[in-house]
Amino acid sequence: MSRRRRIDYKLLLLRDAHSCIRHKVNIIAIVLEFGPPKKSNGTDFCCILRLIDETHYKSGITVNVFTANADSLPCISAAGDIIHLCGVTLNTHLGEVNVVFYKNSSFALYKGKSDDGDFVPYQAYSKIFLRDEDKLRIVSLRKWLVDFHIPEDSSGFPMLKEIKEGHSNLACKLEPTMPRDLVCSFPTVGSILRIFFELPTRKDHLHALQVGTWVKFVNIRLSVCTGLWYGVFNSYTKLRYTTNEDRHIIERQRLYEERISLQSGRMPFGTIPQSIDSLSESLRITKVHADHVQHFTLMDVLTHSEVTARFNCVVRVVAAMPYQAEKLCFPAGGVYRMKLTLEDPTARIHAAVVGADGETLFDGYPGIENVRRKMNRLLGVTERGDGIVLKDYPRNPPWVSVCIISFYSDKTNLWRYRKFRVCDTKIVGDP
DNA sequence: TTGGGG
Repeated sequence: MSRRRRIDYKLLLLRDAHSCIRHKVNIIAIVLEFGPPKKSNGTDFCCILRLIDETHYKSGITVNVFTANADSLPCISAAGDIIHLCGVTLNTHLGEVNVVFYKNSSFALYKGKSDDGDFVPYQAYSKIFLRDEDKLRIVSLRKWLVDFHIPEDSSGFPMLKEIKEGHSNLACKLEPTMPRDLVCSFPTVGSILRIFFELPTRKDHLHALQVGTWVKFVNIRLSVCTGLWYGVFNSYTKLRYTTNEDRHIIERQRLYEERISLQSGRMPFGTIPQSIDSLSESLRITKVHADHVQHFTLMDVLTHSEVTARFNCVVRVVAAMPYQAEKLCFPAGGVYRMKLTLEDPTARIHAAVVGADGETLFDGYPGIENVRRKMNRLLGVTERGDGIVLKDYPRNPPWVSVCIISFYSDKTNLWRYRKFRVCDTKIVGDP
């Protein structure tokens, strides 16, 4: 029996899959994409992979892996790794061939980038014997992966500044979340998209996401929440193999380097090339006391090495609290007191406008009607000629220059109590 | 069984 099995053993090239429908086969191939583990609608857990080899690399072939518990599912450490599948079944679905891994199948995972002689799997399910021909196959796939650039469909990977709501693919660099030391390792120029994980994610399933390296997400959900863009990594999202030599990545890296080398590189893209400095006076909404100094992005502000500092930024004022002129003009205590929500493509912050800074912003106390018009300009509220606000007209906050000062409100923890205020900024030139 | 370029 064992002798017979050895004779029967054959590795299937992916191009021949269509001729073996309903057969059990053995495959060694490269993991082009992999999704997160999830509960199936039956009794098992499931994980979906897409495989390629040198005979079938344009779209590849889907594998549905089912195991009784989540820990047994393949936990791919990087797209581009190699999977050895034994006793998997070929099926068709809507005219496409796919592979099903049932519980009596077995798999082993090998690093895609490794020495020729490295045949130690980093994960295996069920006993799997590695024959000489399997080793040769692994070596040749590793070589192919290095020498060959997988032709990438150029469509469907928008830049962050082009994204629309819904499902999309993204090619972007990955950055970590929150604590200050990590926030400081973010890039501070360009469009920054926060990505959240909708599923309970196991840490070891995210090994493939490495800080500072390029990553391709397939089918990530993009949505706007309270005016900010988010990516949502969900059960349909996959990570796709990519390299620094991929032409999408080369192009994006080039654009990024070009951008940071520009004088205006830290200005939001929407304001370039007609930068705030060159806007004609009539279009300018604010004037900052010390113009013509270096511009900072809001991420620069957040990641600045000192708690207290002063920054000139180009932002949109997306909200104000309060925003009604009558509340601003008769505030408790007789001084201005307002909180603004400022946004640029890199981040969003809240900044206060209090007392004398408010007097600078509104040019003293010019009366309810003037304050109302100034606020409408700042917030991008559309008015009719007679000053009546067009209610159903979408608000579109313009890009404005502001001066932001950072400070702390409590000495016990400077960074935790770091706050921002807008100062030396004046709303100018009524329309 | 389940899921499958959603």
